[in-house]
Amino acid sequence: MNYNPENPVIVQSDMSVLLETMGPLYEQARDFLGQFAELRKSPEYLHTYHITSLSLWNAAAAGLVLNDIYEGLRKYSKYDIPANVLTEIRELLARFGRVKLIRQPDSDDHVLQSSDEFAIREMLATPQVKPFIDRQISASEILIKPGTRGRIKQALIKMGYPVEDLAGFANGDPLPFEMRAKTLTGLHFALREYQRDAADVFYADGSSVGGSGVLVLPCGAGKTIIGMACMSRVKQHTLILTTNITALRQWRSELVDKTTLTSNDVGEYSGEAKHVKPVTLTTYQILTYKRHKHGEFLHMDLFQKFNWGLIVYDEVHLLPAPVFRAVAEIQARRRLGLTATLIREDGKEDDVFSLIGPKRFDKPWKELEKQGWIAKALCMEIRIPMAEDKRLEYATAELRAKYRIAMENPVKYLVVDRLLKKHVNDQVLIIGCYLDQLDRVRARTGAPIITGETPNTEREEIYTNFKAGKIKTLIVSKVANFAVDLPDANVAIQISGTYRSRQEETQRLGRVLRPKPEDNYAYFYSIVTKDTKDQECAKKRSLFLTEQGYRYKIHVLDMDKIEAEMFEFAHTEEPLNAELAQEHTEIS
DNA sequence: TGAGAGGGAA
DNA sequence: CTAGATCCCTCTCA
Repeated sequence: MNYNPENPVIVQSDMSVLLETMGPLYEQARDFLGQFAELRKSPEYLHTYHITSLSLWNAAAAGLVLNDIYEGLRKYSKYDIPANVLTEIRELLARFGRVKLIRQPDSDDHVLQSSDEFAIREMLATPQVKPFIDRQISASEILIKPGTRGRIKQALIKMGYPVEDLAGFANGDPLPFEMRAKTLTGLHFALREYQRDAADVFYADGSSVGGSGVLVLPCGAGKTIIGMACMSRVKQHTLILTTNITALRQWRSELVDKTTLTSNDVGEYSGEAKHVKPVTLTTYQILTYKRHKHGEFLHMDLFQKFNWGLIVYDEVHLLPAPVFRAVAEIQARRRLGLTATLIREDGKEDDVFSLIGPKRFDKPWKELEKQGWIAKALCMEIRIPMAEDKRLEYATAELRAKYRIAMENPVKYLVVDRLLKKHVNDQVLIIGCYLDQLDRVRARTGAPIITGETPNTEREEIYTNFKAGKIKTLIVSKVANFAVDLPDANVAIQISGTYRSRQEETQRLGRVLRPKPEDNYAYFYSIVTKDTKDQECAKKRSLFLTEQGYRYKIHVLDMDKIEAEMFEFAHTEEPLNAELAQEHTEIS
């Protein structure tokens, strides 16, 4: 029995992995585990990861091999690794590529191929797969029925065979164009190294290996740019799906600015305009639009009616479930998914894997931070108490009401006041999810507020003033989760949030990540009511960012001392910044 | 023709 | 889990 007390990792036989956060090897081990395991819990001292089949398959698709995992686990483990875990990892990992889908030369026949006789027999015998099978054509080959390429992959991943799809792609109508070296607005333009790498991996020189899959990049890494780079390799008619119209318009102006495509080549297909051009931008929502609840999708034929050579899924983790059905029908089209996270709140990650493709490329947030492409974010969770009367209200409230009482704790306003004093020279966003609460903040601070109701003209005016520094503080509701044109700030203060949305926290942090001209620091504060549902939610929301290496400094304020502490908090020279900066040097 | 309000959906 | 934001369509009014 080996025992290395210095090592931070404990591998358990149920495929969970514990990681101690306080030792010197924490960061290395975290980055290692992040490649093939999923962070589930992150209390201060001991994080819990799970090694799942999907996390292993995505890792395999992105190039991680068994030996890397074995060696890493041995290197960081405190104890011997349970034998069953090693076996399980080996077998799961080997399942990626065990079954391949290929196209017979000179025909349109699609064939599942495996040298594993057991896999072939299992596929033939499984009821969920049978309907898509034409017949077995040899000991190692199964002919599938025409048009079932997508659906059979969906069925097979559910039985543990993540098919490696090598059947290649149909070409769409050609569209010759290039990225510009000088943008339309006259700026020098070149892809960053990682952006080029990502596009290279996706395109893979036009082989059947490339042309489908997901690129995972942090907020602010230039996913649109990478998308354009991929398009400029494929050079065919392209359909781009976005989550909202602002994103759509942003894609459009970026395309016209940074490629040789003109506004004539790029069309908008939305509620407002139905223009189909060689490059067409559309929204997920119009595709899922039905006139009646049980009616037909009215615009889903956009996929099939035109000869697209590439379909780009922006924010692919938000792709609506009904769209998967259409995507399953068009597996011969090249497809690119772009996202900051593979996590879906609905758990349909395996459909993304089967129908868009596995992860081909990712870039850890901390790596971009080191290279200076995104700001160094100093995160702090400020835990505050509730006043006596609120505590009583909370204690006796129904579960549902508890969330709101805790999140709307009025003590938060005091903390906001003090943080604003501290950051009086900074551009600050105050972000929350309850309109009442945000309106209170507005009344106290006089800062302008943007909610879903704010008309576009008013938004633009506020954005302009905020960018120019005429407005220093801006209050935003959940629009912060969607509005891609929201200006950057260097401080974000989160005062409430959705139950456990890891995406939301990620978006919100993204708001302050654009590189800063001077010291390149950004500040992210999360104010939570301690020992309540609020604190629980905050923890869950922060999971993804913790996985990416952001460590929240915890600052606890006690009720009996709160006024004194608050005073000190506000008046000491640089207590918060110094403390955060120190923490930061410790972890980077 | 376009803006704006309102309803429904997910 | 709501609450909130968004988008789509249709209808009305100039």
